[in-house]
Amino acid sequence: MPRTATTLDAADTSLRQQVYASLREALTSGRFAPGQKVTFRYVAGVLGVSLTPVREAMRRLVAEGAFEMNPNRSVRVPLMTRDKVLELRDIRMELEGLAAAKAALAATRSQIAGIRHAAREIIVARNRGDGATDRQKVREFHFAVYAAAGQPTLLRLIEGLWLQTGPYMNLLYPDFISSSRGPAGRQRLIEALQAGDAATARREMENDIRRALSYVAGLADENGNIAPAIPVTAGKRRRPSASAAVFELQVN
Amino acid sequence: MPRTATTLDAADTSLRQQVYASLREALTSGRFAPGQKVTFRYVAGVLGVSLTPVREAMRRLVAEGAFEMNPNRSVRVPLMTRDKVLELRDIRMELEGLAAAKAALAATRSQIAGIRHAAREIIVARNRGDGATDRQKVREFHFAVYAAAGQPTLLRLIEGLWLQTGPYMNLLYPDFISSSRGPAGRQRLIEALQAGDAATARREMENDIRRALSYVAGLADENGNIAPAIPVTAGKRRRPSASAAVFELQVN
DNA sequence: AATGCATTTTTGTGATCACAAATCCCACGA
DNA sequence: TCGTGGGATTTGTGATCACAAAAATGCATT
Repeated sequence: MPRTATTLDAADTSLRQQVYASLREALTSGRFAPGQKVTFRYVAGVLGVSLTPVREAMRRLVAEGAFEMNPNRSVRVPLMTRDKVLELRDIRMELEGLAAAKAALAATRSQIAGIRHAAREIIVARNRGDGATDRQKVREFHFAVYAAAGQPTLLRLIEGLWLQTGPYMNLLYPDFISSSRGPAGRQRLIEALQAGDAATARREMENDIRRALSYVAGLADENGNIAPAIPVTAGKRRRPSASAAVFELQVN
Repeated sequence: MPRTATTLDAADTSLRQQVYASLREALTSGRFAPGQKVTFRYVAGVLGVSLTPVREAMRRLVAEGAFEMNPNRSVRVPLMTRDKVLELRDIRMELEGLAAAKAALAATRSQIAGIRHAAREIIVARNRGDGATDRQKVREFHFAVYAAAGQPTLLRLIEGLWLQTGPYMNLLYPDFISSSRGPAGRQRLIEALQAGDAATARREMENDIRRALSYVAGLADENGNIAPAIPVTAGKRRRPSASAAVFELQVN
């Protein structure tokens, strides 16, 4: 089942939570153009709710770094730069490396089975050339490892970091992926988890993140800016449908 | 000057920001009892504002882990446990160690001078037996190092972690402090920063955090719970004064 | 005195309104 | 052609209201 949220938000049915989830989904799947201004009233209109839950959801995303706020109090999708990618790379290597190490010490047999299953699904999607499923499964694989670490605060921090890098992971496809030694690394990671070898698990995780984000950093132009991966759903007009509303990709 | 906020919130004069700052200050100085229920209307009453800015400030603090929310939608101050302290210890060692390493590569001469100054002020406060100033200066010392790393996202993450451990750092006084080798460690850290020795800077920072938080974890009772350091300001009734309002310490 | 139940009060949620600051837009002049 | 100024519009902010869920309270019964 394709759950995107991983924290224990459990049964929060509040509108605010739904708005938060919608915006999060729209951000990670790249339905907002970086630099795009996103107004409260626009989001409220698209989702068919009032300003109140939108404000709270968007403020939270600002606090998490998924949106940023100009001094002149307007909310924008952050632009990605080489420096920011490199900063996120180093932070993620630390935290996700730590999570992998903890997972090696704490993972149960069934958790390891789940991780192994996700790894196989990556291969399947990749052999089919299905990039979207591939990315989804990569996410599931990683978070299966992090969940096995059993550290809730750590998990929440990592989710926040994925929210910031998410829109740019499309850039890994297809060039980086095809030349990648990802499957072998994941295999070594799984074996380390099973053997309880924390140091190896950490090293494999760090290597995976280093290679991917270093590649993305290399895509920066001469000003250090990184263009986002443009999704396919531009143009089409949609009317505000309550829950599963979709955002336009408008470049201003 | 005793600034507590460290991020570039610059000139955000919004009520929401003021409420956020007030609550943050109240939390870090331990004016709320862990487990205490904190209602929106109570905070709004104490600070003399409407619910709107209070809601947004408190939701942000919930997202940051400084408050937690029951499934029955009521906001409480989180209880600290041994497991949580140990998790925070390991995360902080990674991130603050990384920041120290980056600072060793990036700090300017004037930044190092500022760090050295803060270290001296710790000694002064400690010799006077002034615990409150001591803690404040320790905070300034650490964040002077982290600021020198020049990594804004990393800085923001570290601030969030300090917000969670903050109320419990009082527990280090006076026993841990007197038996501590802190000053010598800080001296070695400063020398590593000056020499551009990232590995040593990281190691010293990691050791500092490991020792402090391991000590706090050792204070847990048989159930794994850790009692907060109770501040001195209990009891007295106060009326809502607009900006510098103080919160009661009410234990329910 | 303890317990079960109904009523009252408290409390979070979402919508709406008023207002000021920021932004936009277009005519006007150099 | 390119600013430039000022009025109209947009947009974030904070207050207030209505409502439903949750918690507290009171009361009767055993």
